[in-house]
Amino acid sequence: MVTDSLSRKERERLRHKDEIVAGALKLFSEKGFHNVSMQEIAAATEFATGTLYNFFPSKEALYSELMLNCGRKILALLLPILEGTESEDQKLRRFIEAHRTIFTEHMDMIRLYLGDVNRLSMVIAPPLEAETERIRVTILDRLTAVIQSGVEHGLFRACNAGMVALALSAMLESLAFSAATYPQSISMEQGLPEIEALLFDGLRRREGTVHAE
Amino acid sequence: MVTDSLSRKERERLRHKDEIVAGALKLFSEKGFHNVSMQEIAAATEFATGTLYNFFPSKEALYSELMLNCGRKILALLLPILEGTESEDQKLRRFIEAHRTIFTEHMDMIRLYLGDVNRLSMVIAPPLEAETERIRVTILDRLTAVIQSGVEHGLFRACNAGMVALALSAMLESLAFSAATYPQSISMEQGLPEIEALLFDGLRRREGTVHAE
Amino acid sequence: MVTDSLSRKERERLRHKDEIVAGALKLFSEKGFHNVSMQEIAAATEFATGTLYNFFPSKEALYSELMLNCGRKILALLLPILEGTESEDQKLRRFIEAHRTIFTEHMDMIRLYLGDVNRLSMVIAPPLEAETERIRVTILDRLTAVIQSGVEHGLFRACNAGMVALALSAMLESLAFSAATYPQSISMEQGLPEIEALLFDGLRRREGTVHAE
Amino acid sequence: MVTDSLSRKERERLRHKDEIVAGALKLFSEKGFHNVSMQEIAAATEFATGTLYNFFPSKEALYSELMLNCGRKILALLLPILEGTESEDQKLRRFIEAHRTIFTEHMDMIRLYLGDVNRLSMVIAPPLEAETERIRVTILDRLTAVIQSGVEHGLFRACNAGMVALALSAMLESLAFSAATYPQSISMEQGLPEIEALLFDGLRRREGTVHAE
DNA sequence: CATGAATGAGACTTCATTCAT
DNA sequence: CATGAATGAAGTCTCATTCAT
Repeated sequence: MVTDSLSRKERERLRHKDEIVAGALKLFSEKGFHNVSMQEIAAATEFATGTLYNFFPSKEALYSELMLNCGRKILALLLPILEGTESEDQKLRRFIEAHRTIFTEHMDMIRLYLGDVNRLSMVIAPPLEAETERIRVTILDRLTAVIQSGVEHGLFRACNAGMVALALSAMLESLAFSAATYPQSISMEQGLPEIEALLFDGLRRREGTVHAE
Repeated sequence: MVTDSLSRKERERLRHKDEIVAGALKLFSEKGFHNVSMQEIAAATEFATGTLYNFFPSKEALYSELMLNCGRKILALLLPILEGTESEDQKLRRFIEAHRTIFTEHMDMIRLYLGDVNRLSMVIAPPLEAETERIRVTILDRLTAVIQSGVEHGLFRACNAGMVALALSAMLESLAFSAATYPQSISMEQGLPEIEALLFDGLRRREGTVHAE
Repeated sequence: MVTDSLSRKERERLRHKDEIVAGALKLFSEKGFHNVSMQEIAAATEFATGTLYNFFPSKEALYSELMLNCGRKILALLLPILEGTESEDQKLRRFIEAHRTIFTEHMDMIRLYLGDVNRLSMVIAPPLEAETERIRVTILDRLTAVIQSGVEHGLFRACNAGMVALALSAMLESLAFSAATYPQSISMEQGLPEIEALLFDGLRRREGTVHAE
Repeated sequence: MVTDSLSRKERERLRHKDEIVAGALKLFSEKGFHNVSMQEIAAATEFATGTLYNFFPSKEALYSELMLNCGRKILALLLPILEGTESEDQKLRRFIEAHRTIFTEHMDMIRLYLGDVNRLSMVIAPPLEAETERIRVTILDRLTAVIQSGVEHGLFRACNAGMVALALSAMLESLAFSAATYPQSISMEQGLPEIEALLFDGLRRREGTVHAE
């Protein structure tokens, strides 16, 4: 009984926090950090301004937690793929493929995560930002390791694995962001196969291949 | 004489405007649009606040003109490469190579152009933004045309040229941005050859290769 | 039984109120009225915010009651001394001496009472404040009466008794406040004898002494 | 000409700053730091809110500068008196007398300086506060030195000079504050002679005087 | 009575913009 | 055109107070 009663309040509080997070995510992803005011978020979530501060100590903390959430979800989706026991090319294929799901189910997250990454770090205090950055680095490192491993196993040609990982990430992120921003002219459906093709043909071992300069 | 006198004033005016533009570019590229105040720009350029408004009707207009300048310079650098009479693969090679120069000589421009592109369009009224966007689209379209043409001439395998163009842009921009942000761990020198390899091997005609679409 | 039960509840209620008063006294005396929030008091006393309002209708009421408590305790200590049947100089000696006890046992009270006296009256509505002020006036009046009486009995020289009372109060309060604030450089031990000396030598009847008045 | 022109702007700016200082002094001395808002000061001085911040970086800085001004003026008035070559008793007499002038001419200053001293130090950042405190200490030290010197020259009885100085300050400040707060019942005219009498009779050398503890 | 989440008025502060000189 | 003080709307955040449980 007591447990139930306590739990109800707890649950309600969590629900409210989720509502705030959801509303803030939507607004931030649409308009960017500086173009959304706390009052706007309060209005959108139908809470009072002060209520937001019962959940988050500052606007930046709210934003940071949002970013961190997004990063963690993405990490939870992508990392297992890169860490399994499959062959390296299979991992990369599934890694690319996973972006379709991410995109379909978390468009706001993508717009937030990809849109402001690299931009607000300068502004927002590093406490949580650091962890968001670490997530990006983690994925990139894992990706690099997979590619490097593929090279060593003779699946891929010799290459600078870090640069290829960066390139792959860039293609995927850019595609996702473009598809989220211009949904009518750009779609994941069209883009993912091309990225896959570029990657795998670009990494294929070839005898006598010459890359000028 | 009179002409000279007027001309001197004109020149002086232009020089002042250039100084403002240069100072603003530096600040905006370092800190982002919302974290730079007109007072800050005025102080950095050693003009009075009001003077800025003799050259630009608003902060957004100043920012937009900056973006437009950057875009135009980049356009002036890249478009000729894509429009010459060389072979398509040669064009792409020189297109990629051109990014080394752009990066070396215009790091501020890159940080400004790549950092806020896609992000502030939502905020700033479209008047000049539209043109900046048009520049991006122009390059992407030209790039697409070159690739498509390469496909038709049998230089490249069949592909969705638009997606490949987007992927190439993404890789180049991401590399430039990363190199500008983390100059100690990422360099254009390492990245450009890999991008080139991915692109050309990825576009190489191969028998038996199966890509969906 | 019923009486017992009610009584227990009553006692509990009083105990709770005392806990709140004690916590608030500590905080207010340390940080001042405006720098302590009701949330802070609630946290310090381990009650909920709303509970405070079951005992006090407002923050100001809580503060006022605190002040009143302090005033009443001080009054209960000082007034009997001034109202006995001893000689006037003996009364004053014991009055001065009493401050040692007050200081030793009620440092928080002193900091609260002396620190904000004269300062917050302007802010807080007069209802209870008036009574606090009346306490000060009561003591000052009694003190004045004792001194005046001493003059009339030939113990002290002719003087403006009210002014002397004010001066004595000022010396004692200032000493207490200084000793509370800078305990390492100022102590009651050093100060009280000097105050006593100033007072009694200053009030001694002397022939040939000329004081305007 | 140029000098004149520049000077006019400078003078105007100084005049504006003085107006703000004057308005703020009045309000702060009447209502205390926390009960005056910047908007209130702006309204009282007929400036816009933001204008205040062109002169003072924060409310606390404004308040601190006010306190510092008051302290410096008081210091400039009192220190010379204590540092001359006159006899010690003459110095003390003139020191006491000087408070009449201070009171008459700077009532707001007194209310501000004496009212919040010891109270806001806890709140306001020490930068300028430290200097205000130093002013108080300087006066007290000088006063102590004069009394001590008087003792050594045989003008005063042996005593704890620091405690006597504190007592004298307390009497004077309390009188000034009371006279400022209750001008109808307490006046400097009545009080100063009594303070003087207490001090000088209290410091008079007496053979065989015994101060009971 | 106890709880503590919610409230929202109000405080401090910033900064794009104007305008008299 | 240059100046820069003045403006005031708008933003972030605090906190006394309420009320449903």
